[in-house]
Amino acid sequence: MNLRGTIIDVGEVRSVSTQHGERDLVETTIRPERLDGERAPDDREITVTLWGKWTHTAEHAAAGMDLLVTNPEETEFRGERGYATTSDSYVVLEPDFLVDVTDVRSWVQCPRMYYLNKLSGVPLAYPVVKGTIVHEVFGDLLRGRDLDAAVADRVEAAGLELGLLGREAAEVRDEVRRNAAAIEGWLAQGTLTEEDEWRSEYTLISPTFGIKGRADALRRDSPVELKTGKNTKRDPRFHDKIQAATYALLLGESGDPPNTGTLLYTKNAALDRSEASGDLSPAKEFSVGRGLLEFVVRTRNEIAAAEAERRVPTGYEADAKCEWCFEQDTCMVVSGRLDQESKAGQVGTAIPAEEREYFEAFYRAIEDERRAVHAEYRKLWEQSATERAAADRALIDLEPLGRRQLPDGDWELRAGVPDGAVSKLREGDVALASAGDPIGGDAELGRIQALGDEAVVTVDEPLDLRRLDVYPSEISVSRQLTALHDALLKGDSERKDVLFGRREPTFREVTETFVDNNDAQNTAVRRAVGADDFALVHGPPGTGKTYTIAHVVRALVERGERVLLSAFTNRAVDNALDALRDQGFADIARVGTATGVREDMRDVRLERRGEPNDRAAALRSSPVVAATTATCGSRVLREESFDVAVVDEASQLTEPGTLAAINLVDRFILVGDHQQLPPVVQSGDERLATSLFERLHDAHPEAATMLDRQYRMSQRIQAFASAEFYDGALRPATPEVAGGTLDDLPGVDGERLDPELRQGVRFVDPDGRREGNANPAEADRVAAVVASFLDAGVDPDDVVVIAPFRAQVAEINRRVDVAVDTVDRFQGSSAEVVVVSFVATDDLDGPIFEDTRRVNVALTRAKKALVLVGDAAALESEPFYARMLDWARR
DNA sequence: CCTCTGCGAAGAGGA
Repeated sequence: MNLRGTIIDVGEVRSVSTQHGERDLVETTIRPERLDGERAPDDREITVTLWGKWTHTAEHAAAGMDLLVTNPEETEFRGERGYATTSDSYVVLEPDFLVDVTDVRSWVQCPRMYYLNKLSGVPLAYPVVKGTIVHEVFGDLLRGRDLDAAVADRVEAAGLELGLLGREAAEVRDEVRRNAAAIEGWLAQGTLTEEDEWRSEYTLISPTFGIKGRADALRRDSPVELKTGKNTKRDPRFHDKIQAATYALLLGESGDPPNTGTLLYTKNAALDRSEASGDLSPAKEFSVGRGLLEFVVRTRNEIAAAEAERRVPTGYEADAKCEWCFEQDTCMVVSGRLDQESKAGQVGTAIPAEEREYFEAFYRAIEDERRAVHAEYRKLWEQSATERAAADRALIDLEPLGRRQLPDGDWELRAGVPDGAVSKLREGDVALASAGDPIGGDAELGRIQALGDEAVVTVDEPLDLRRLDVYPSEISVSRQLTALHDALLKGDSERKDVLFGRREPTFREVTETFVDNNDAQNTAVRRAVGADDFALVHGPPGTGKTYTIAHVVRALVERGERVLLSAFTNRAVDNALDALRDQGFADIARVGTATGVREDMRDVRLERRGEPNDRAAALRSSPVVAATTATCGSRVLREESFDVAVVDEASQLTEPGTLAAINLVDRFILVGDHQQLPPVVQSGDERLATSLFERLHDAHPEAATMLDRQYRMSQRIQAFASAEFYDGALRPATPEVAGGTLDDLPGVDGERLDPELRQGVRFVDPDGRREGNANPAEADRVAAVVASFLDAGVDPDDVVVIAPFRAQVAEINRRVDVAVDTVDRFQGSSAEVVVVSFVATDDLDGPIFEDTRRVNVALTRAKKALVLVGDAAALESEPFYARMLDWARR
């Protein structure tokens, strides 16, 4: 049994005499979540006594933090019931904060190193890349692959990085082989090779201890950690031991933890006798006792407490010696730039106060987003009991259909998907595959290769595939943080002057004509080409943003500039490339994962696998490199530089997200529309939810060009959006666009269409009832409206239904055979006929209706016909929606 | 009360 609650008060450490002698204790008061298996009343407070070394955790605890005690004992003191730790107890602070195993390791080395790693990331460096390759080969050997084949394959797969680092494949293969030979030799020792005793790359997530990580391998259920460096001491390094011990702790979450751990220092075997004295055996086994595990938990608690209080470590917390530390320079620079106290000292001058304020506000906001990701992890275990609730972020009740081992040693699992199962999971996603329990049971991380009636997943180790869960990732959060670091601490001051409003952006005059039939587009290209600092292109729906982007990129390349083409989503990056190719330009390197890049762009995708020099040249010689902003923050692209960045969907990007791209360039062009949907921010932070595009647009309207001619909507359809969102400035580009009707579509007979639906814009009130986030009666009416369009000869591919909630999307999907999606997912697309279902009845309470930009997106998807289906009374209750009804009923 | 795209899956090392 575990006791868990929110801390109300933490007492002082005191020493008392017990039958075991003098012992320390701290009394804490908590508000328990549950007592005797029941939910505890909100005003119930109890005392929890933390004994012995757990007073260390108490010293880091503060009111407001969550506290968890495993196996407590019940106590009674003056009639008051309380709890205390026992010799079987662990005390966990802020268990919802998921600490990485490697974070425990670096914190033990020096808490400041933990902070620096998070802030500035691990750079592209040869020892790191080589280390990764050796680990992959280790996994291959455990899965029975031939050494030489594995080495050749893994080195080839890392071609791009090795090339960027100026390494030759043969040299790397030799070095990796020497390291791997040590592993092979060790594996070959007698009984150790029995297959069942080994597992490679094991993902562990602990709800109890608030720790997650991935063990290199398990041998007889005991963790084995591989290190590519050398260590000729008899004992493993302390922080390496801590890393392995943390895996041991996680393995003991259910049942007994293993009592040994092993560290494999592969470079030892590669060393010459003359190079080193001491213990050259690569494998070092050590015992994992209760005391070590408690130390791990106490350390983890220090991290969680520091994160909860947002304390910045100084380095004084550790007794590590700064003069031996590899991060000493970074440490001093960060301290100097941010005016932080640190044991290593400061160098350089501090950034201005306003920049520090900016840094701190965004640092905090990004860390809040990290907590939102942690909340996603929590759903893995909190919802596994209530399987219905898990339905949308997991596929359950899969029917295992078989497995086979692939040539590279991975396993391919197949399972039948139950009829009608819906989830967020999509092909190409990384997901947690399990036999039913994603936590604690048989579970493996894998990639979804195919998802239809059958799910196909590739994983490291085989299992019966019965369930697939969304696997949350902190990568995008981490990359925003490093982008923030790079922009403020490393970015040049001229750039920061314009970002912080200390200087106006300047432009060179360009008189060349780039687009001869659209003045705004032509001006936008001229301003983009002539920008010394940045330019903004404001592109309302249907105004030819992508086309304009292609012109901008071409014009820049013709001037000899190297261009980084980026956007928030893969889809927008590929659309821009499509337009660029349409204009006859194809010298492109598209950087991104194979599953992220659209099929027809794969031919220009930069393959990382290959001969190192060749791969590096492929990236560096490309005049145009295209990638999502998230990928711009990756280790490889962070090392590259360009003249200009052109960033699409910039209004959907957080500021740090935009920084990831513009950090790599001298000048930048942001393209977007702040009247459409803003960045998705789970924590709801205002500053994070405002894009850099919008902030710069407000601060420097003169740097923006609005594309004012739209090629999509009929006059009737665009009128409301133009008046409400674009000051009436948005107009149809041609008379044909303005007067577009369904009769223009081939095969459509206007006569057969319900006269009411010929209006271009219609409002229909089905008098439905909202039930949760769906409205079945409204869904019926939507289906009827869709049917009349189809009866009139409209191609089903030309009809789209949009609803605010996924629940209503599912409801409508059951009734029609046309595309149905949420507003948010349909941004960026359009269709001849659009039917919008508003769902709400009675009133419009709820965040989804508050942001009218969502309505702008919904209404501006339609080209020739738009039907609004909703409850008149509810819609009339808000002035904005009332104006919308007036327009629709006209 | 909601919307939801990214991400080499994490972690890889220097002495």
